[in-house]
Order: sequence, then structure tokens, then C-alpha cells
Amino acid sequence: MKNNINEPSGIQADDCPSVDGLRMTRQRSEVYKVLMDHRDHPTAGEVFERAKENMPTISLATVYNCLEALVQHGAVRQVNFERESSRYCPNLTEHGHFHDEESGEIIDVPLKKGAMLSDLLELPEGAQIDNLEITLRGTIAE
Amino acid sequence: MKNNINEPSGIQADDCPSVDGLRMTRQRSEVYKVLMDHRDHPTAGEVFERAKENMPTISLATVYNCLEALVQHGAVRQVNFERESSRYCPNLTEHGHFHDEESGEIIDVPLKKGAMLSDLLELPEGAQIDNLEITLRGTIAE
DNA sequence: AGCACTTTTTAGAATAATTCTAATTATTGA
DNA sequence: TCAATAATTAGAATTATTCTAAAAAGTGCT
Repeated sequence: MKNNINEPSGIQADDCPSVDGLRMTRQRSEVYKVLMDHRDHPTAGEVFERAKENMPTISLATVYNCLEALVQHGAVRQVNFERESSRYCPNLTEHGHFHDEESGEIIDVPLKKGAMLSDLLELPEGAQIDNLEITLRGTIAE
Repeated sequence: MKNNINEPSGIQADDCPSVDGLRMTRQRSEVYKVLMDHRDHPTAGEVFERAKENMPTISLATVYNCLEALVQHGAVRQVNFERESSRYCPNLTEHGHFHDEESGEIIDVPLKKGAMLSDLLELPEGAQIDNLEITLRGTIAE
């Protein structure tokens, strides 16, 4: 790969706050920036298209690799709607996703402060929850 | 297809309570029975394997068709865990799913009676919810 | 800087769940 | 019984994602 940008691999805090233990390569930083830029839950393919604008040599496999690395280090969340392509979301606060069937838009749905999941759900005895996904599909009345 | 079983296509209430507007074929009824028999959230492939025991000529495409028909008519729910194969669930009460990472088991998690989703989530103004999916991943402490 | 070592990136091939296609079979209702 | 519609089937096609193996980049030591 031609690397003509004279840039250290440690990234400005603004771009990506050096995710714990994750080496910040130019590609990972670009992928992360794409997600931060418009926070609209793009698919890997969409991230690829956007990343190519700044970094024409990036490959789709790398985008997948970067997304996986970012997800595993907790810098980004992976969101699944039924059988569609995974989407990626840089919002790390606990939240669900509302999929507007009319506009196609995906809207972050924050958990109410202080709300306990166990108020809503009859969880199994002793359950330790590592991951929670709440997805909603519907419409918005005008 | 060889059809050597002399059986009307209308199904016993016990097998499948004539889902509104859905013609109950032998295959759909078999697929539904598989789901009712062990309620363990099988994948389409697993449903296929089980259905073949009683109906060796059934095809995988038909299993997919039947599952889709049953889902669309609300007789069965489709459950997705991340990128895994879809799973199918005949429990029609509102509930989520807990995926035990140790045993691999999937456990239905009932919504508490009277609990409102809007107590937990900051829903968008005017949201009409057609579909809600709550999935949890974790472990169970002994 | 030079060198050995590890990690990442890359293009393209492979995989696997699901959907599609077109032909056959079953079902319905006149 | 016949025509019309719907469902089933085998196998091909699709598509998101993962894998592979080679090249490139990064790291750390002297």
C-alpha cells in the first residue's frame, strides 16, 4: 500500500480516543471517523463507500476487519435488524433502535434514566447480562 | 409429489388452530407441529431435519415458505440473534429472549404484567410500534 | 538505521443462509 | 370434472460475511 501521508499512527483524541488496547491504524481511524461523521447507522458496505472518498485504496475486507475490531473493543456497537445487513452505531450509551418503516430511518431510543430492565422483564434467576439489544419497528404518526 | 396419506387439509384444532386466512397444508401443519413439539427455538435447518422424520419428502424451500407464511400470519415468531440463522418460536405472548452463552440455550423472557415499554424507553414522539424485539446475551450464575 | 517479529491490510476465493425460478402437484370452487 | 389459483419442490442464484495467503506496515531492539 502506498502510504504518502506523514502521520503518526497514534490518533488525535478528536478522531478516536485511543481505544483501550486497540492499535489505531489509518484504516481503523477512517472507519471510526465515518461512523462519527454522520451517525446514521450505516452498513459495512455503506461505510466502505464513504471511507473510499478519503482513502480510495481501502478494501471492503478491511472495513469488516476494522468494524469488528472496533466492536470488540467497545468503541462502536453492531446493530441488527432482522435479517438485514448489520449496521454500526457509535453511540455507546445504553439505547435501543427504532426503525421507521416509512422513512427507513433508524432512530436511537435512549433508555430512561434510572429505569431498570428488571422492571420490565421477568429475567431468569441469576442472569448476568452481557449484551442487550432492543429493536423496534413501526411508524411515526404526524 | 406422492401423496399417499388420506387426510383432509383442514387440520385438527390441536395441531394448528386454523390460522386466520392461512390455508393449512400438510406441510405447514407439520412445520407448525415441529415448533410446538419442542419449543426450543430451532433454526429453519433444524425444523427441516425434524419435519423430515414424519414427512421425508418435505423440502427445505418448503420449510422456509411455511415458516414465512406462519410468521406473516402471526402464528409464530421469528427470532434473530446477531448474525446467526433465524430461529422460530411459537410463543405468542410478548416476550424477549435470553441467550445463555454457556449452555447455548435460549430462554423466553416474559414481559412483566402491566409493565409499559414507555417506562423504560424514551420513545420518539408519536411512535406506533408494530414489532418489538428484545434479545439478551449472558450467563446464569449458579 | 537495520533487522526480526508481529499485526494489519488486501484482493479474491469460499461459505452459508436465504431467496428465487420454473416446473410439478395440490387445492378450491364453479 | 374442469379451470383457476396456490403451494411444493429441486436446484440455481444471490448476498452478506468470512477466510486465505501474500504483501505491507508497524514495533522494538541494538
